[in-house]
Amino acid sequence: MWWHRHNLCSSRPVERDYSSGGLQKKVVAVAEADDSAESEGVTDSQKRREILSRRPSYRKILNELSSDVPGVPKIEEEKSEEEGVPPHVAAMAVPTSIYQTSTGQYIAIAQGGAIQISTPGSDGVQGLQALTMTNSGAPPPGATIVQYAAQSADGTQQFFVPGSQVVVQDEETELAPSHMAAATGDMPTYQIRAPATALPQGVVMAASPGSLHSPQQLAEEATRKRELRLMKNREAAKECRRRKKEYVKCLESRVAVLEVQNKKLIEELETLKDICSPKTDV
DNA sequence: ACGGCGGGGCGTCACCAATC
DNA sequence: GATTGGTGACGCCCCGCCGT
Repeated sequence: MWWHRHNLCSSRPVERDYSSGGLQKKVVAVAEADDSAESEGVTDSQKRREILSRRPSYRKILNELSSDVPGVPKIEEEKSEEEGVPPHVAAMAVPTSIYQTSTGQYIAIAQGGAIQISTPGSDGVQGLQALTMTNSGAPPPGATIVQYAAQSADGTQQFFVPGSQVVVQDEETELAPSHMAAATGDMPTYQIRAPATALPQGVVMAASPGSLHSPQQLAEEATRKRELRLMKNREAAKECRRRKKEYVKCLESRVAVLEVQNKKLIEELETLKDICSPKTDV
């Protein structure tokens, strides 16, 4: 549950130890800043920049390895779907908005007001529920996008949708309302409620691009952009780690193969030596 | 049972290269 | 020039293992 972790990890500014040797990039930056005072540092910084020059991504390296070694699966170059959106969500309808809950589930708001809730990792339609908002109307002008949800005081998780309504994830013991798809097993259930008097903390209502006037709206837009960037970077980091693990596994398997090959070649060499230089009796 | 330690995973920041 | 995606590095938390 990343809400919990999120609050714990990022509630305060990150303290950086710039004297640490681990921050090579920052050391370079400092060195470059000092270059104006020290002419000798120019070449040093250039050298260090060359050393620290960007390496190819894991995807490229792994694909190169895969082309050499048959049987090693390649990583697909392009995702066919919108980033971060499970394929089975996009395939079900043409949603106008897709949101992700704090539990990693996806909520897609379709044109007609239908809401689809899906669980990533579940196989296809099984994890997807479709429901229709009974009193969904046109979104209020100037507030068409909702960024993410927050945890309310009663422990439920809320998700704001166009039309000034709230999708609330029930607690496990709570029963699903009649207008929603039946929850099966331990599948979480959701309710559509009228929002509380005020938006809970952490919820950002974004305005339409043309309607940004006041500094408050600009600040809200900046906050929304920041949250979006963090969310994307979160997913990118996950994907990057997954690729890194796959890359390491690929290298390990390649090492194993090469070790076997090396052993065979050594044995072959010994055999050829015996053949070509028979022992002479003295 | 308890505390220390190491590994793994996560979110975030900073930076860079590619793309728009 | 701005935006976007990939990735190294950092700090944090969680969990299992081990010694006491």
